[in-house]
Amino acid sequence: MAFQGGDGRPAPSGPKPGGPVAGAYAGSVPAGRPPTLTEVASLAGVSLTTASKAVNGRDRISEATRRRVLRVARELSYSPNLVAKSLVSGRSSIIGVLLRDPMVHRFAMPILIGAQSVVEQREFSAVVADARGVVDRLTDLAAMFRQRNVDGLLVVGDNQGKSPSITASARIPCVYVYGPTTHSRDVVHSTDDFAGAATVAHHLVGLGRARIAHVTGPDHASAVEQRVLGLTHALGEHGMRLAADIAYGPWSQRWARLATREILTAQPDIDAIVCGSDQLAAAVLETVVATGRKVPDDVAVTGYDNWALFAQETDPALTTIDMELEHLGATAVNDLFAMIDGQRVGGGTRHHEGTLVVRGSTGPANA
Amino acid sequence: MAFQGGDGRPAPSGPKPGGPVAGAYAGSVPAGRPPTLTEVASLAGVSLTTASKAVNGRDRISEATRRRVLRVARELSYSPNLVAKSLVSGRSSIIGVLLRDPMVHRFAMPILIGAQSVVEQREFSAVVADARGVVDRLTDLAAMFRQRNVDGLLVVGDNQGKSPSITASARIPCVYVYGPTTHSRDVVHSTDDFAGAATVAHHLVGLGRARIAHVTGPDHASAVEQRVLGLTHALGEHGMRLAADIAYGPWSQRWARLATREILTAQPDIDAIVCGSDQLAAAVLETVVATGRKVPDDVAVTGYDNWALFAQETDPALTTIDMELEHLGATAVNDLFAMIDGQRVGGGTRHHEGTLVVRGSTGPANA
DNA sequence: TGTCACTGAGGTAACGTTTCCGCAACGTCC
DNA sequence: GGACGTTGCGGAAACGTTACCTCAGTGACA
Repeated sequence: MAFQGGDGRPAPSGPKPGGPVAGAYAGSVPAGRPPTLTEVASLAGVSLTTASKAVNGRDRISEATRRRVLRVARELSYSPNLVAKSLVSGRSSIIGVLLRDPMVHRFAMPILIGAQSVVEQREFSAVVADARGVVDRLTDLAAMFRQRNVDGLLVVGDNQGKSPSITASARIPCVYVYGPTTHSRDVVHSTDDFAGAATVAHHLVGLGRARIAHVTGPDHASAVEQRVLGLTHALGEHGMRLAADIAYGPWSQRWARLATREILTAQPDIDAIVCGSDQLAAAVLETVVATGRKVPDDVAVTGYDNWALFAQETDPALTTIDMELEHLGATAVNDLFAMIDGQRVGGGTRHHEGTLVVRGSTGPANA
Repeated sequence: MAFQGGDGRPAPSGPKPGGPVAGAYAGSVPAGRPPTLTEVASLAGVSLTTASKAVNGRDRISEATRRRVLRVARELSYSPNLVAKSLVSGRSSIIGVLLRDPMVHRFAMPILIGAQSVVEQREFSAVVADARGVVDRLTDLAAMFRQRNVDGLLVVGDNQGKSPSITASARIPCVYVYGPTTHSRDVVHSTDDFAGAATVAHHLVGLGRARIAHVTGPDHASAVEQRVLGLTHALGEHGMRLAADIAYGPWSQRWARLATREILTAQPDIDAIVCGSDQLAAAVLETVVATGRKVPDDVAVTGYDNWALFAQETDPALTTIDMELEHLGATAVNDLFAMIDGQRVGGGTRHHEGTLVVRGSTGPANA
């Protein structure tokens, strides 16, 4: 009958309620177009309304009826048309993910993965777009997301500069992750770089290191700044200070090698080098070894990020801070969902402490 | 009037066509809910149908009317509700992107970025999800995408193993990128690893290198295999062969250092080492230099991937193959759009040759 | 002048879902 | 035994859009 045909529709005058009409649809295997709730209802011998209640777990429906409908739905392998659902509910079950800058691959991906796992749990989907570092595009993309009726926006920063706040222009919940924004009342989830660097400092001091140098990234990056503050503050607590001027530079191993040689030449008795990233640390460690020193006996080296590509490939492997970016992404999205659910979420920045991962590049100081 | 209220709706008995009724809606600044096409139509004094034609560039409408409607639309800053649009058209203007494995961050991201740029150009959006390496999840996610009514699927592989083909189960256009699938008639876009490795070989032979070794990844990875074949084939064309057994191993610098030392010990006169990736090459180069040899004078070193993080950080920088992954992603999505547009796209694998990037790690052989 | 093709425009159904409301049946309480 | 609340269910509207069809007006051509 027509029902089976490619785009045929069941006749508008459906069978009257009163009993299953399975016979009429017998053998309606999943053909072409996916089944609709209307078909499920008609096959189960109930009204569309009742079928809707059944699959959505609403009340005002008897348990027997619900089971019957669900059984039919399963037989037809019915799955709701989320598009239609979203049209009527005003909710799309989609969140938008805005990457400020794709250049930060390495950090965006774990955040995305963490976010994704929560999104999936909630049976949402994520549409992602990146602004390619162009600030104006952020607003354009926000408009695009509005057209798509997304329920919330996750803006992924780069932990270096401030992301422009789009909370006001987007009329939907916005959560920012991995980096500050231009608006202090935004909901922001960030890594606690201050605490992380402090942890490293305490670790080294606890191992008896006394002459510590610091090699890190560009001094205008907020992550760099926070780590420097955390490091010096923690040393201060022990009545210590850095043994050499801080070496600021690009995130470049090539540069880090030069910087390390300079430091070791000027201050040959350095016994620990704290690095602003694992990438730098890998180059630093390599250079320290190349100058004939032993790691960690003569000089301890620490990284930051726990980026396996570097942290686990040096010899010895790097002691470093794991920022737990997946967890960061997941937590941020949880907040976003709380807002979507209508809960009140306090604005401001929430700092996530990472964990210290101790590996071979640090150890007791050479007595 | 009611129109201004939060969720108030214009009275069903709209003004009769015949003239603009701007006065009635004066001052209807973008309040709360975004404007609908119905409002635009009523404000422009035309029917909903006509307004739809105007904004969609359909014919059967006079130029004057179209302009009038468009002006009103702009004033109201109307933008179409894509959700409703997709419901009736059956097209969602969304494509699904399926990442087989998030562990390949580094390669997935550029592909995503390239794909994204095309997607955006077409005013589509991309919903991304990753299977976390679990094959079964690919099918689950495909089902999820179907619920979302996506118009096509881009499956991003890892260039190592075969991705399971979901073309048959998904009833929508599917394009696979970066790695083969289990079904030979799938539309696949892949890098031409054979040609890339051959290019490297010709380059080295042209520079006078005669005793070439190869350090690469795990031998079961398809990329590794293809590169080995390309390399040996090209050498064969010059009547040459590899000067040492191929060193297969994990994608690990730590391992590459050991492998390099072994090779140089067994065959001290090696004058070039071709590496299966920049990551390996960085470690190889470091080790070659550590054994007192000069790069490139004594030993030339080549990488693969043009991964700036490694290729530009060694000293000298690496000669390598750029796989142009962004372009690969863009091309694949273009194919996908062609299929979505109903064009017939031939199945099978299309190989994309990369380009040789010559840097300091290769040069004329030491005379 | 009658016919025909074409243009511009509007009316209406359709998409698949949820929600609001009404209705009948049934049970409970006074 | 009547008033009333609850339960189970269906009808109909609503969401915003596009596709299809109809209709009036216009100009060309026989």
